[in-house]
Amino acid sequence: MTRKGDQSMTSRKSTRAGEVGRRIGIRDVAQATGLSITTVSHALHGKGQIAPATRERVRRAAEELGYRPDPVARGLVSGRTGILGLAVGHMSDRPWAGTYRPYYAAFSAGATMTAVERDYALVVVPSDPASGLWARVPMDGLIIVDPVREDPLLADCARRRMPVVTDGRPIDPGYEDVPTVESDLEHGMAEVLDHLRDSGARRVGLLSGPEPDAYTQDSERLYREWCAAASRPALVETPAASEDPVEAALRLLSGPDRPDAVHGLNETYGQALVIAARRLNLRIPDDLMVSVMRESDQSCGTEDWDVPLTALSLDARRLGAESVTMLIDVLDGKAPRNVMVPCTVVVRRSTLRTSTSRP
Amino acid sequence: MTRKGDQSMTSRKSTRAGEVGRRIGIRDVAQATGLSITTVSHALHGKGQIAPATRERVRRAAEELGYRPDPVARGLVSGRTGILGLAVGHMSDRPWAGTYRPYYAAFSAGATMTAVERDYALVVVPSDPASGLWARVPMDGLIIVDPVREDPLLADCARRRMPVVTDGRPIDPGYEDVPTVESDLEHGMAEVLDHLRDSGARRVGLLSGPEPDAYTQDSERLYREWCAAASRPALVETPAASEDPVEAALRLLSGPDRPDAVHGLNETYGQALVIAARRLNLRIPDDLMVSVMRESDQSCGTEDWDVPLTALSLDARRLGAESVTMLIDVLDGKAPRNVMVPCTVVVRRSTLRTSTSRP
DNA sequence: CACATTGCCCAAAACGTTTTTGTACGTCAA
DNA sequence: TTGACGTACAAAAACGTTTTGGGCAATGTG
Repeated sequence: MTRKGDQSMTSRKSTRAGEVGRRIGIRDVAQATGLSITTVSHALHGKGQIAPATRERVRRAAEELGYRPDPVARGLVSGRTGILGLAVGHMSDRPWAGTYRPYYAAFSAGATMTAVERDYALVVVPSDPASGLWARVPMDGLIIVDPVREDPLLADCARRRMPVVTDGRPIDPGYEDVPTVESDLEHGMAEVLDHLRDSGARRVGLLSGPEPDAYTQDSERLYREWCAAASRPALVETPAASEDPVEAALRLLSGPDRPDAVHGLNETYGQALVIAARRLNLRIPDDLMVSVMRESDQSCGTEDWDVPLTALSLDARRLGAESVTMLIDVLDGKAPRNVMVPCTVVVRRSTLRTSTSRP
Repeated sequence: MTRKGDQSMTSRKSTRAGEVGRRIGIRDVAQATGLSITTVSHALHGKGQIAPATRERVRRAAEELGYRPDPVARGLVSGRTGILGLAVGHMSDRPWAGTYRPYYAAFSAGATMTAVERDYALVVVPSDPASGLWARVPMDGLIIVDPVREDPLLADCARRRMPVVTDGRPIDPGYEDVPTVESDLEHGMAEVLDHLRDSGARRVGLLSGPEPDAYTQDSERLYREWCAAASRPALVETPAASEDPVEAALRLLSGPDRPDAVHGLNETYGQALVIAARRLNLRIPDDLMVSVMRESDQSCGTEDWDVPLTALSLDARRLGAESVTMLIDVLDGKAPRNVMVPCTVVVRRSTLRTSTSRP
């Protein structure tokens, strides 16, 4: 009774030791070595004062039995799971178009790599609040990609004091303290607009988007500021939420003072501009220069178009990596500063006029 | 003492209720409603017999306090975490080339989508056993992509009775019972080889790979069987592990009885074949037809080559989806049958001779 | 010999739930 | 009046760890 490892739990459990298929736990190691589970735990993790011989004996027994501490139980006591969440939108669309958006693919790839390097695991959950998945999966913190207006996840995280960082600035007030990773649109937009101007564009337009996210807001604001600084008119057109963007492109290009260069806020809009230009018999780039924002340098299919488009290319991979680094910093108690990730302009044929021809 | 909710834990804890920043738990809801945690749990989950009024009172209090049951604690008692693991290789390579392999990207995208639809979360971990990450993150089951010879993960999973499915057949004996998702190479290889023959190829060669995985083994075996059935010679060349595949391609194409069509087991080998052909002044497709296995229909960059290559295209997205479905079936106690996912031949210029010219 | 120190180990608490097993009370039938 | 039964809740066990606070010898110290 006093000698062998008869900790209460151990002896109590021994009655059901005969069960088959049970996962082997720390109790089994304790029982095998005749020690207490306390000693086993300490021996395996290098804590406490354990005789070296005992430590080795425990090690061997654990190895032989194939024991691994249950991450769930360990997580319960430590309060840490080692899991980072990544909430992305557009995952409930059945055609899956969203998932394969190159931006998400590249972002999550970069995030996963960085998480693994820092010994965290990354789990992707839909930001759709209807799927309560994000609340059901244990995680230490959450990365929210492109928070929307009155984002339910953001609000929920704040309530539960769940550490959170966002990719793209939250647009609602009250979240100014949420650490954020952003693309450096300020320089990127200036660079691409300057490029259009330097390539000979007189009237630069913008095909904006209906989404109320920070990216759209900032892009449009920076465009208007650039126009104002250059004393040029701001020519902005925005497709309605469900409208074919080609219609908006046609509106933009049909006026008497039509732009001779347009920047589209995403690749779809770029395609819409190309289609609209063809319908209006505008040659690219001679009659109309087109540039687009590209979600990732990994974008597929772009080369398939008839005209390779000059692009302001976001570094989604690095944005993902920086988000993870930032979230881990938050978990470690550091209060990180916001991070700007540069985006680069890749010049292609759609803004390279063969001669300095003018329409 | 008898009336209000003075369950032992509740009263014991009340001393530390003053702490700030604590996550609010079921105890707080119990305290707020004056009920026991048992009743709260039952009320929130629709179990037991609770008066409708009480149930509603609990619901309201929980909502007001923003209570969500801790997934970790819940997982400890239920034994389920709702997390599926996906082990992929090549994640420790610092240049990250592996991660961006289209196969993994498409596979994990498909797997994530299906997991989410089935209310599971999916976490990607490196299959590198040095990183013990996969053992530290709680998961209900694991998908192992392309198990290698004497795969440590596979062995570990078997020891710990962790439910596991593989993408690609395990090559070691003893794992015949592991449920597996595979590409239907049997039909795919036949289709692409038949296509080469029907396009006029007399001598079809194979640029194989040094990897000892099931895909390479099966492809080579099927190729040899096809050759035998067609009474043609088998022309196989394999680059050494660290050799430039162009060298192997040159060997294959330099002999006196060189093949006039070659199938490469991955896109890199296809590129090597194109380079080798150019060096040897062989025109594609007139002097040499080239086809390749493509990891995914989402492959980037292929269009950039000078010659669009005919491809045997794997449906990585669907492979990922089927793997998840299969793993969930295992978790639900079903013993699923192995699944074959068809792969499709996409004919491009590299096997389309302009005329029926012969070298 | 009395007392502190050290080395080695163990029992129990704690983590936050769910599940099992009670218990008090009221109602109804015999 | 009594036993059976139903209702509405509570106590405690259980999940598998880690952490806390010792306990018990053996050894050293005065």
